[in-house]
Amino acid sequence: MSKRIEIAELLAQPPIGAEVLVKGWVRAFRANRFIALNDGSGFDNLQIVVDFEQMPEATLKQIGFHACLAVRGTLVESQGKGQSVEVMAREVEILGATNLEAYPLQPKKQTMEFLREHAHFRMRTNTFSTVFRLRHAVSYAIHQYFHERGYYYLHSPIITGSDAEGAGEMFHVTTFPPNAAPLTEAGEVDWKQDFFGKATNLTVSGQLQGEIAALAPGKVYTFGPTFRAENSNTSRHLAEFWMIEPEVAFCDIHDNMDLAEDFCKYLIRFVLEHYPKDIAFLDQRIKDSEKQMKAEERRPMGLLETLRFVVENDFERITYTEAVNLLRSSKPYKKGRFAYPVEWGKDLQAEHERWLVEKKFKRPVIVRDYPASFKAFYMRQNEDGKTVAAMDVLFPGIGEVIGGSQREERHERLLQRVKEVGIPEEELWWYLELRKFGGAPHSGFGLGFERMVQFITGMNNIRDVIPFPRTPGSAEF
RNA sequence: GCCUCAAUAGCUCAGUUGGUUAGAGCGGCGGACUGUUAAUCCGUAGGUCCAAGGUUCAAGUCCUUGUUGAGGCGCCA
Repeated sequence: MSKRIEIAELLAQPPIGAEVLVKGWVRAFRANRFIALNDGSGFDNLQIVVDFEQMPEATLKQIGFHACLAVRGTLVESQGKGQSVEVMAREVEILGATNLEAYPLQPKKQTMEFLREHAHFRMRTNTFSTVFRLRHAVSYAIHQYFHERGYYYLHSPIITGSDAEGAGEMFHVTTFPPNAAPLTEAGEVDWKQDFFGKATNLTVSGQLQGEIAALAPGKVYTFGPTFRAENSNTSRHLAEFWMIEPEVAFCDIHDNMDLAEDFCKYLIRFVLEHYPKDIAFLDQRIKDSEKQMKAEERRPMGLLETLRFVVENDFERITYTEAVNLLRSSKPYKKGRFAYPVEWGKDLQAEHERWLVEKKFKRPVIVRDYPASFKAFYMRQNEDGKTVAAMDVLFPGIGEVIGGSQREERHERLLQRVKEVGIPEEELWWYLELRKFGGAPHSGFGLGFERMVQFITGMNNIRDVIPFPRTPGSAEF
């Protein structure tokens, strides 16, 4: 009886009557007698019952909120409601006491903003331990989904030499001292003398390298960190986030949409099947927080209901042109309620996407065939000469979760677009060569990992679904 | 980058048209009670009212600038 048993294992098959050793942190200490202990192994706490009359006074005093304990005792059926078993403690050892006068966390509801400023403690709360358990679950499900379907996990580089990816502002990577970079005769920074012999950045996307692999292993996906130096201040953007980017040969835009929809549903179904307690907890948490809100401010559906709905119903699929026509005949358009114009050739704004998803179709929507003018150079030109085979998956509440396209596999067409956009050809020499030597039609997309976790957990702010958020002006922890 | 709002006890907040000594709940601490589930009851300590400057007889309250945070927009995933 000297080996510790994890609480999740103990609760799964309770060894009634046995002597057990458990270790964990105090989530609550009630009536000087009942400890709710959690060791991180699962959602449920284990109730420890101490006989305070037998317990040394000094030990009893130290059983405070979030103190770390080792408990030896007998597992018995619980006399009280709310839990089936409990441990009658024979011996409690304080592994790590907490000075409650100085400890910032309290056993009560605290704001997300406050907890964000104490990110080294926030995983100890029910909400964050649940969110991070689900974050793990979704990661695992992503690898499982692709592995089961014969995809290979491609490790695309974090440091890239190309700044032609076009996905946004980049963070520079250099070993030059900030104020002492060597200069060329023309007075510009001489990147040839830098570590890599050229200017380098943190990646904004693994897509271009993904395309290399799509033309050999054939079906690949990346899943790694991505960096954007955009000054984006919203609840849906991070400067450092994780992205999943499948890239598939012999796959057109329709196959790509099928993959995106099936993939999203798989991830949600996985969580619903394997983590029902966590989802139920978050569902209840949202309902509680909305109790004092006006009816129109509440979510139209609860979290659990929303997730089930997405899994059970087809995503709506429309073209950009159809979307524009629908928007122009919508009530808010006719009443002049949109702040931005709806015109063929202009990008859809968040308010337009929201109307399509939340008002018109009330489900995820995939919009495809956007005008080439505001889409990336690598997207495949459609036969109409105006649009490209791009697609965005829009989710209620958070908007764009996926952006993808069929890639332009025709060398001449791609080269023409590269020139139009003004990217130096030499930067993309290898990318262009893929089209000259054994090219193939192929497609792919990028899924924002944190946005998917945000959707699945119902968390309002993306900073609360990543352990250590990096946003403009903020890189603590 | 733009717009709006906010900042008062450890936390969440109240603080009237500018007016005497700054308020509550929770948490902490002390005590009581003991099968609790946000335990309960009694007592108690705890404040540079974000910062700097200004207006005024008088500023938590009004003005300016800054800082930090939140929400919205843009960029995107």
